[in-house]
Amino acid sequence: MPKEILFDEEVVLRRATELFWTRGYNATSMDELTRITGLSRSSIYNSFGGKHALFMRCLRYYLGDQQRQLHELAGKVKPVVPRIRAAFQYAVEEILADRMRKGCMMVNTTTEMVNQDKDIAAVSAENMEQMEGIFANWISEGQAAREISTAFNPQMLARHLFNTYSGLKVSGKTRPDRKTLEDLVTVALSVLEGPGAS
Amino acid sequence: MPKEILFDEEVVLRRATELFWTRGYNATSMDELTRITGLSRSSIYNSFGGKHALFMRCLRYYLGDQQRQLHELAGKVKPVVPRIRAAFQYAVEEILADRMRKGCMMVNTTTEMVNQDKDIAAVSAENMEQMEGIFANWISEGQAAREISTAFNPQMLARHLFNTYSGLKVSGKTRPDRKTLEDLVTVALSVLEGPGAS
DNA sequence: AAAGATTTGGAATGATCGTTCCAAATATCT
DNA sequence: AGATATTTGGAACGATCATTCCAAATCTTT
Repeated sequence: MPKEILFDEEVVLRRATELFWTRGYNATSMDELTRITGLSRSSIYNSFGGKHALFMRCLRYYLGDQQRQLHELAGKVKPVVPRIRAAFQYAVEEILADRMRKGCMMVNTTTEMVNQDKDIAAVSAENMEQMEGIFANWISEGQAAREISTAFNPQMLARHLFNTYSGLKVSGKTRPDRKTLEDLVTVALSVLEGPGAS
Repeated sequence: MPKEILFDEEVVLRRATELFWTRGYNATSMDELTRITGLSRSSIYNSFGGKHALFMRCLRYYLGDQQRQLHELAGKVKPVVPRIRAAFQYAVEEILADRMRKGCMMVNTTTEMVNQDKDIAAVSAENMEQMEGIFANWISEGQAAREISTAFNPQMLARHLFNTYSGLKVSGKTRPDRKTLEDLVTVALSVLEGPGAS
């Protein structure tokens, strides 16, 4: 048996993330994890430390991906309102394409574990701050450019956007229907228009 | 040993609901259930059928409570916008008072189980329809009374409200902070004002 | 080529899971 | 009063849980 690591960590992480994302933390067993990653129990414990540690790696892997997509979008769509619309539209498309109805791994993890696991609570809080921060920056930008209403300050609007985003992942899990989700996004984003926007 | 049932079903249901609500479905064991309800395993299986069946009873018990509160509010506060505000304010207070950070049992259950359990998926969908229906009725009423903007139809606004409500329960679990939650509610409900409202 | 370090497969471990089973107890019916 | 039906406490069940352990395999170092 080898002394060098034989598997591709990126691939293992991607597959484990998919499983945790689908089933949640508690309903995912080490047995399924070994089956889906192709790794033996020893390798998982040796390389990642255990179920909880592996989960944390997966969660961070997922969040990294998500934030990367958001920043990518910011580079591609410069006007802020269309950019925000695009972000939410992308979320809708993702929900509609998700055959397993996984929803959002961060939302799932938050509702399942936040009151029972300190590490997860910390990541959840950290993610909320980061998302709020990103949205707030976008909104500042948009308000300066007179794209977005100044009726509310960036932080308040950012919180609303984050909340809408979280809700969307829940609503989308219950009823993954284009009309429903686009309706709700349309109304939620209408607060961006109004006094101060041109 | 008795032939008649000795326990108070209402009490048992309330305690079991509290536990499922706190821990979620998978992380709740029959052992904890017996401890918290005071019932033996036999009694639970005999009276409720098993873990899954008991959970479904608890979930319906929870939803019944929630809907009752909403209808109670509708009877107490007649103007629609203040009524909606009161509903969301009540949700905020509930979050802030929740020392166990349980969040919303329906949201928790949806994110944990909807893609793995048909019965739960059905209840989740049913609840979404009912909540949407209640909000839509309120909004129709409010639009007819020129309290609420007619820029969007009742269904669209109702979907937005339900989504905000779901999101609130997630945000509140991550960061149970009054300012954050009230900020987001303020912005979300601002869509009710505008053209058509006086 | 021998020794040491590290990864791997798979068996083994003890704990806990949801569920079943059975005898004891009490109510109801004959 | 005796037979029947139902609930109850608690032991017992097999399955599964996360984790540990060990020997085999292969690499690096001597």
